[in-house]
Amino acid sequence: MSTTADTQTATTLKKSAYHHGDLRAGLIEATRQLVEQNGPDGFSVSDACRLAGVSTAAPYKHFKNKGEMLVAVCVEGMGRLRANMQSAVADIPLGDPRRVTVIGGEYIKYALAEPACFKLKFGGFTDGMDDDALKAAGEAVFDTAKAEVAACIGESEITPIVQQKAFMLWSFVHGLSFILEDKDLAEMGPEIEIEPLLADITRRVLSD
Amino acid sequence: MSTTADTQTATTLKKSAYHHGDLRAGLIEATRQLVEQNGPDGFSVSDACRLAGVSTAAPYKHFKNKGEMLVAVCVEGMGRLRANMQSAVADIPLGDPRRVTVIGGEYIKYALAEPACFKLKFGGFTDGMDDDALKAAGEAVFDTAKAEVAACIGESEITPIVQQKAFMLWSFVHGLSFILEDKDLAEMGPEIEIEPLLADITRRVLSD
DNA sequence: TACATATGTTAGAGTTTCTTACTTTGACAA
DNA sequence: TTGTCAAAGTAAGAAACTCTAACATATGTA
Repeated sequence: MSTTADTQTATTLKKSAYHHGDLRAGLIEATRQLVEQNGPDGFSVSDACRLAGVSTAAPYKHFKNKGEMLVAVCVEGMGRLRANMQSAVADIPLGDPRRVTVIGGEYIKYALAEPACFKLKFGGFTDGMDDDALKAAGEAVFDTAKAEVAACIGESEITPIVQQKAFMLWSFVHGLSFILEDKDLAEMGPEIEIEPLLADITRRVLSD
Repeated sequence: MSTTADTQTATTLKKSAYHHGDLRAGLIEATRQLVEQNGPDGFSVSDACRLAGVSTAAPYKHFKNKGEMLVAVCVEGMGRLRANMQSAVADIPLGDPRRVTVIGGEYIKYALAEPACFKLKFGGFTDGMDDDALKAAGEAVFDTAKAEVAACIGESEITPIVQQKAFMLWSFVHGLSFILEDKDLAEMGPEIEIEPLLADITRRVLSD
């Protein structure tokens, strides 16, 4: 390595300790961790700043307020959920009802893996926030489900019947996710196994 | 009215302006209103005190902390929900699947009538709170549902099949409640009517 | 009447969100 | 090289919030 290169590298890596590099992303990750740790309501901007190593005023250069930080976490989460769904069905032929079951399973799996993010999006925290990116991310997930239902019942477009069946299945896995997430609630359905339950409800809803 | 009665009444009604009378109940109601107004996360003890007309320290004679105030609101809400269910099925013969449909309808109706209370109980706010009264109130609601399912499929006790079917129906109405409550989510199921949807899913789940 | 108890209040410590005014850094043009 | 500018940080502080401690007042009972 030449001396010049060394100098350049050192300069680049130093990051000057003043400018963070990508504080926005850093804060989103810090927020996600804290929310996942302390629950959706036990999050403070101050904590996120401590974790990211910046002053408590720094976030306000990147987000309008605390709520926008939480919304950003949700948007990222919905993106991950959709990606999970798509890779999970990749090996199953189109029109196979197992695709629907697997998609539902991914929904639940996500809810259990990132419970705080899930509650953040669907638990009423982001209700009045009206963020377009978040809305779009959510719709993309549901569109995926509708397409699978259509393929299963042999429809080439999203007819009212497809809408209705997809909506039923969504309601079911959505509710199931919330219930399984809450220890006290999950205890009320003791000897129940998720996979067979999912396959069962899928069959019932997709049938005529 | 006699003078004596007048004096007594006046004394009783005066409430001495120092002692509230029933501050615990007053604070629960104030909390409910505020939570319903500003969303589950937009509630402050201070606001409740202003609304009830007492100092910000007064609640701590009745509740351990903010969380306990919210839990108390949930417990009252679950009680109302159960009462609604019971009076709604009173005129339908036992074993009629319409009883199950109606119970589900009441669940959803409650969720839409007191959305913030509903989210408070089920949205993760009371997760780590572990309150026995709250847990019991929730179980009482589910027990009601299980009994109806058992009657419909001709079982005299809560068998695993009954458990499974009741759990399915609960998951469904639970998820549907959350979805309908959220304007952005409800838009995703546009031309869907709740009553027929409920009857449809009930039939599918109760069938063999 | 007098005391114990329940239920209030005031004052204040310690956090929290968010604003304002200032500083540092990096990039680019002259 | 140097001057300018926008972007991204800091420090300090206002306003609000939760909760505690110490004190005050009312109520019920012996």
